[in-house]
Amino acid sequence: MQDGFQMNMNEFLPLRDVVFNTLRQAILTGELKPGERLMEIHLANRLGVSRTPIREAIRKLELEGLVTMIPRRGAEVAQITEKSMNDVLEVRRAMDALCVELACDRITEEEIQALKQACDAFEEAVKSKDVKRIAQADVKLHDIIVRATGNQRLVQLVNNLSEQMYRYRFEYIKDFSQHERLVEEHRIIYESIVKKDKETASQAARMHIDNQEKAIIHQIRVDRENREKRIKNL
Amino acid sequence: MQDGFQMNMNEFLPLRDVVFNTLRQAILTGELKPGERLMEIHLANRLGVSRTPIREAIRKLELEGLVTMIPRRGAEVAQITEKSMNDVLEVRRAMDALCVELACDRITEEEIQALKQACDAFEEAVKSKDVKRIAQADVKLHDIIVRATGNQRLVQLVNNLSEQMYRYRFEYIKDFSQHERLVEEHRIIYESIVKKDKETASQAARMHIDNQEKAIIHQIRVDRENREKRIKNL
DNA sequence: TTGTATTTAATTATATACAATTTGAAAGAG
DNA sequence: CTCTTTCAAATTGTATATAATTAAATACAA
Repeated sequence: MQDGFQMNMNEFLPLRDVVFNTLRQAILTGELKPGERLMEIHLANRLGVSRTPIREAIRKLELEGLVTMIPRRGAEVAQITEKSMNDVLEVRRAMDALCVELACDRITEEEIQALKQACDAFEEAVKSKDVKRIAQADVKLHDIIVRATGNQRLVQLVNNLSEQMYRYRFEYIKDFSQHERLVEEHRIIYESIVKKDKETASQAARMHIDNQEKAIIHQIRVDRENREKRIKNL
Repeated sequence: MQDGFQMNMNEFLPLRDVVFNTLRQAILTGELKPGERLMEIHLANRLGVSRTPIREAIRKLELEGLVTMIPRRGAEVAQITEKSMNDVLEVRRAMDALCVELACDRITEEEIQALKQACDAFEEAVKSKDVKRIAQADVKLHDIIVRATGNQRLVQLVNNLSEQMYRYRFEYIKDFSQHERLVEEHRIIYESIVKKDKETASQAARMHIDNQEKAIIHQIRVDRENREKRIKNL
């Protein structure tokens, strides 16, 4: 944690937004762990700004669901429980189904091309067995579909839900046995969008989430057991 | 606007939350109109607090989608365009369908009783022709269904989406010709949830939004035309 | 030893002060 | 008369100072 997250000062943004992005990233990558306290002075010193932009960033993280506020005690990184992740996934399943259905109606020729490229790129990434690259290719592919809906609000909501999953996604993608399945699912989704076959597309999208759900919930249980063991050994 | 919104200081809450609730309410009731600037000093003077809690409240309203930030210019009440409302309704339709489906699976006996009461209360409210009372009864009824899903995240998201519609909902409920239809739709939803008939329930929920959509979009067009006329006359 | 006050330190909540930027109006040039 | 430039006022962005609250440590009594 010594030389952990730092601010990307290059950006031409208000400090609160830079801080917001920095903290968000640190939470998603697990650099700031669930339950860890976010103390204003420490963060301010560490990032080299005053407390004001820190506080404003925390207010936004709060509504984003990444931190929990305890009155007069400050913010801490939100815990992920099996229940809360189930809630997220349940909503995400419905939204992803909606996304591909809308995409069937509205996707443009250019977006179809981009989607094809993204599918190919994902397949390449899987072959390379580079986990980080796979994750990035996956995000890109989904992003194209979500944006093809032309629905700004939906884009924002799906991004927020994905965020909650990213904290566990790495574990999921590390499971190489699932990679072929992922490639296959992506191909089905791509093809049914091209054919405007909403029914198949939305079924595939739901299945895609179902599979991730199993892996993520499994990982949450493993994490909890490890935590409990650690406490017992003290 | 002279003696408009005021703070409810009785609450035992941080000032930022009191300010947040106050501003939110003022936006939803239309007291603060779309496009109106939210200037920190003015609000601070008006509500009798310093700029800090005002700023923090605005950060939350921003993520909630009720205000738009313009860099170095501050916040203004978010405009509602036909497009943005369509986006909201598209998502809301899918979420409401999800809500009733989950409710079919998970609703408890007590919640079914409460739902029945809420349906009856709504019918009574319609008979009274008291618009405010009708709106409240409607909110209560939907709230029971949404909470019956047992999904916290879904509750939060649906509430946020409803919020966007409240700004236009009054116009909708003022249209007395639609009241019988509303009562009928509520009854269908109630009965299909009791029967655990997901298909019918989700169809009815979608239909319910479709009908509101027509009225709300119509109202948005009327508002825009009025605005354009007013500008022309200057 | 344990439980309870009391004090102290740490931290958040709020207010204020200062800096940077933008906007609009007035002044001046073409 | 119109366009540009400059300047002042208003407003946001950031930093710091003060107040209020909480958590922890210590002292003291049962």
